[in-house]
Amino acid sequence: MIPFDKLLNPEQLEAATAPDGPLLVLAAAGTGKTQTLVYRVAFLVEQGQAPDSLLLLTFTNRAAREMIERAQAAAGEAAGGVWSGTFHHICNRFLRRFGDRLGFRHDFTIFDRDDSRACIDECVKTLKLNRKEFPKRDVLAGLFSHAANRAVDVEDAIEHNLSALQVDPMDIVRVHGAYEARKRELGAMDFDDLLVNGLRLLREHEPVRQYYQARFRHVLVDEYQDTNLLQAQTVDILAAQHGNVMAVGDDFQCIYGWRGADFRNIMEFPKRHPACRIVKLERNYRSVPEILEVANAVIAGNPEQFQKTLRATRPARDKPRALFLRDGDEQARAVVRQVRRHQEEGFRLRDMAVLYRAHFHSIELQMELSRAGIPYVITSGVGVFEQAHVKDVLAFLRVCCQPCDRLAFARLLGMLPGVGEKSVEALWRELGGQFDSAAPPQRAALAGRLRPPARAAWKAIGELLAAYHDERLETRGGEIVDRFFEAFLHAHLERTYENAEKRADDIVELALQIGRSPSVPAFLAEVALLTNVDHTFDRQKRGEDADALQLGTVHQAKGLEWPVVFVIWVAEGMFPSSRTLGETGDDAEERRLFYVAVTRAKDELCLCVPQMRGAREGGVFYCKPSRFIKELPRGLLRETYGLR
DNA sequence: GTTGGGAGAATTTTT
DNA sequence: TTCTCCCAAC
Repeated sequence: MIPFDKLLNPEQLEAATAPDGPLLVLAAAGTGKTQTLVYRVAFLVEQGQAPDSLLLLTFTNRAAREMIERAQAAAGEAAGGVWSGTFHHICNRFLRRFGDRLGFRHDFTIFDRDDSRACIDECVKTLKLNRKEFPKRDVLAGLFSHAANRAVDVEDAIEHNLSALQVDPMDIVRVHGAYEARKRELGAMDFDDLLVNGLRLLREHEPVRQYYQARFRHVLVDEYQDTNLLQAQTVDILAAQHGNVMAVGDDFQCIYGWRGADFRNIMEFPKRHPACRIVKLERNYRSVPEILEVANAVIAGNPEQFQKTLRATRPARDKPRALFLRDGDEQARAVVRQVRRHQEEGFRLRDMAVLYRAHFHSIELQMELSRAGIPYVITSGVGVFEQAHVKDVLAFLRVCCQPCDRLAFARLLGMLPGVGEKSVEALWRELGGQFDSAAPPQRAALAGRLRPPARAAWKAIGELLAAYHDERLETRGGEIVDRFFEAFLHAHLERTYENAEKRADDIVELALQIGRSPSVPAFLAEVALLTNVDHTFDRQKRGEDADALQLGTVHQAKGLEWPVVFVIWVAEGMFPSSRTLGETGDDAEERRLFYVAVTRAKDELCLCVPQMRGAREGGVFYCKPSRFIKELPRGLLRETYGLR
């Protein structure tokens, strides 16, 4: 028997051991939300629930893995059988199994951002709309995604977003139609399609719905405040039969509104589930009282939320600092100095993090850290699996096992000398709209159609494709990647990039990663859904990273904590970001984001406020301290000016 | 048709 | 500073 009452405080205990029925846990930052979910899982398993009748939906793969591991530690290995992952992951699993009901192959490809963008470009071109003033692919992609995640028509999304634009909305609707058709044709889904189709599958196919409804006796959702309409509906359908749905979240921390997250989902949960029991967790175990005072004051600026106050449990320490600095360079030097000071006090580099609103805010700091010789890891905007050279390898693997994957085919062939877009198109057509690398005649046909220079370069790749099938390398992904690298990619990288060695290291890493997956197709199905946050976390966990300072956006820091946290560019226009304010004029979400940043800190918090920002062409312009600092009552921060 | 150079623009947050 | 697009040469 697990001694729940010894491990949990009364509120946590109430949530973890609650009887069946809907349950809403309002868990403020640092109040043991994860702990509560972990022990809820442990409790259910101990009560005799079959682990695979539990579904745990989380926001990152990292969170899912962490909770399952901890549940295993508490309730035994069996807890590993719980279904867990992100909404995208779980929908992916549903669709791999039952997607044929919607007309998809079981080996459909998942478009990542680049794939979507390329595909949209293609559609715009085909429709001959590629005029200068026509919206760019990113704008279009954003629009389509906006519509999908809110379950509205593209027309409505256009009206909502681009009413000022001088474009015929019907043209955009036509691009959208073409994009949808193209994905169909290629047997592909983009990120949003996973959610849309996952929900459609449950809605429109009763046997599938009944199967999953019967199967999942309990549905648990982490970070519920960041669910969008599709996700909330998916949860409600899955839990409809047994009625056991547990939503855990904090409306103060809803920071994905721009992606369709709607904190009304959490606000109205009690209305949708009238019998629901509500538990509030307010005792904060993470931060010192001085930091919590700042956090409470920050969020007080947002009305209309569930009232929660963070209550401190830790003893007093120093007040958080506000450093007022001249510009980004001085800020970078100040952070370096502070980092060194904390090191002298005994903090390790990995105990410290620098958070910012947007990736480009970190440029000066990165340069200064390099100069100072302080190692750092940055969770960058471009995912590890989105970099060009990594995608080259993935394209090769996709050609190995996905005969209909035209995009991968195009990418792989495009690496050959003298082969570009047009040649690829012609080849694909001549091969009959597919390329089955398992079939020797197809391989021969392809080689035969290449021009001599390309054919020479293809030889090595063709042999590897044969080897993949003949030697059954699908379960030895690491080996096939190494061989592809040796036989072709290494030379290609040398030819194409300045920093070929660095990129080569990434390929070694990739080979290792694939080696941990049961098979190449399994890896490919998951890889588009892995994020760089997951990746950084994995590396740290395996101890592959040396002690290093952590850099990342506030969004990426969600759910994490560090003894020492720096927030940089706490200035109007940067944080809050002028872009967001320009669109809606509403700063509530930015304030919640700032709240998330502040509540990541356990012992020390340092807010950096530069007063000047370099503009283009060498000019400067002044920026005021962020409203989030100005709103605070006086006396909560230790203010210092300049480098000290 | 392909490729590379050069000029120009731009720079939110993510599955 | 880094990506992106367009044009001219092979």
